[in-house]
Amino acid sequence: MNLIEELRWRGMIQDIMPGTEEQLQKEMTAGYIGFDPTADSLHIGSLVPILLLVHFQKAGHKPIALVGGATGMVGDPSGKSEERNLLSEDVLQKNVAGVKAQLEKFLDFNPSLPNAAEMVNNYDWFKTISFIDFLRDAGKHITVNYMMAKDSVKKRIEGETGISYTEFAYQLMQGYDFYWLYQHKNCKLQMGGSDQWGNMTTGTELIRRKCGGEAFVFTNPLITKADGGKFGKTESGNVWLDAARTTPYQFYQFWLNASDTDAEKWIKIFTFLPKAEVEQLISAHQAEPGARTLQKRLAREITSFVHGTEEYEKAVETTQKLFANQHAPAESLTVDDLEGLEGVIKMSYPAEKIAAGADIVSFLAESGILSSKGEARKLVEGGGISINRKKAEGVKMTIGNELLLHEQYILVQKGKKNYYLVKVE
RNA sequence: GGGCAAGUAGCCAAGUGGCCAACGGCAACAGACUGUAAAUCUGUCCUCUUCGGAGUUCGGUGGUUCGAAUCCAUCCUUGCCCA
Repeated sequence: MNLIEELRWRGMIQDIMPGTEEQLQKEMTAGYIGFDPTADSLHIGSLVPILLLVHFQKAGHKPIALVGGATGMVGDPSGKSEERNLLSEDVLQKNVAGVKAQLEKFLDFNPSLPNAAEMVNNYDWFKTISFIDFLRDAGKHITVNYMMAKDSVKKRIEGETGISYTEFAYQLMQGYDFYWLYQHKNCKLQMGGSDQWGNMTTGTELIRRKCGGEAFVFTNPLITKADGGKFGKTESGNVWLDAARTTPYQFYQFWLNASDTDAEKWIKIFTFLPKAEVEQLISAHQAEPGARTLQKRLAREITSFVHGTEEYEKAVETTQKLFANQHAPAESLTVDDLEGLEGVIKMSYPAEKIAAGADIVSFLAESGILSSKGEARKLVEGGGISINRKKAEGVKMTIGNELLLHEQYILVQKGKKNYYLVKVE
């Protein structure tokens, strides 16, 4: 199976330029994907492009990861209905460094490989180009008419907010990146999300007009959820690849909670499992959906890929303690269990107050689990709070010494899935 | 510079002198059901609260009025048209 066929059955190809497949069959090809340094960590939205590069390298081609140090300073209008705020230069530099460090974990940069991965920062070539040079070098070859026809631009021109000259020029910068890589790295392919199609083709156009070269692009579909919600968001916000922002346990939980329909699509995209195995998993899952075979396998593969098997195992362990035996009394957990629970948010609370008997509303608000007494009251009334795995009876409940586990802990749940361990000291 | 239109809670969006903390939808959070799903139903959803209320909101500022998101003035921002 060639690369394109492989990516096709996985559902990772949206649009593809004619001739791309032939080019990839013909020779080892260098291909790139750009990453936006909008934060100092990548989130799971960037996982698809990362996986594309990994597939690409596995197939014997040379992946180039481009970090947009320069383009990040301008802002991509694609998919945005409004003008973006500019990031300051030092924030951007920090982000570039963070993103770079993460990408290094996933690709093989070993220089002895003929298809070793490479990382570039477009700031390196943009910093020396003068505005005039850029206008003469890049701008002259692309008409405004061409640029205006792009969806990302058209939407903004037709919309209510307009588009600044800065963002309008973005596609030209991205196009220039491709041209630069084509010239200096013999890079003939660009990959990216389907929202990037317009920006990407500006690149091939620039390459064609400036040096008569032929370059190719293909895009992957944007990941969606069956319920129409935004992919990669949870209660606590974005799901990040950085363990300091999203713990491996939370990361694991995110995938484990995928809906059935999503899991079927995602297992193809986010794992490297071969077709036969995926098909077998899907039919096993359909036979007994309650077992959630797919979600478990998906979560296992992707968590190991991003955080390593050790962290994956810890996440599973925590999961089992918290969920496998939901009705097990909290008292059955040992001190080590409690302390070792990975995804649990740890809080502390003064012992005197517990000894004196604190009312549940103040306890929840003052320990920082909830932000105000009003909120605490509402949740308790709505049955959303459990103490030591037992639903809080009501706002009148008092938290006293008799509730302490091992004399110093209280396990609080908000809803089913949010655990807090309060250490009383 | 001139003319026209618009700016309401995280987003979309109704309201055009008192009944407005502001209809409705989305998103979000919690509950029931379940498989730690999905779909569905229920509650919450500006902030705080001793749950009785209290406080701060409708681009900014100033004004008219007993009373303004709603009227007036002015400024800012955005779009469209003209120069």
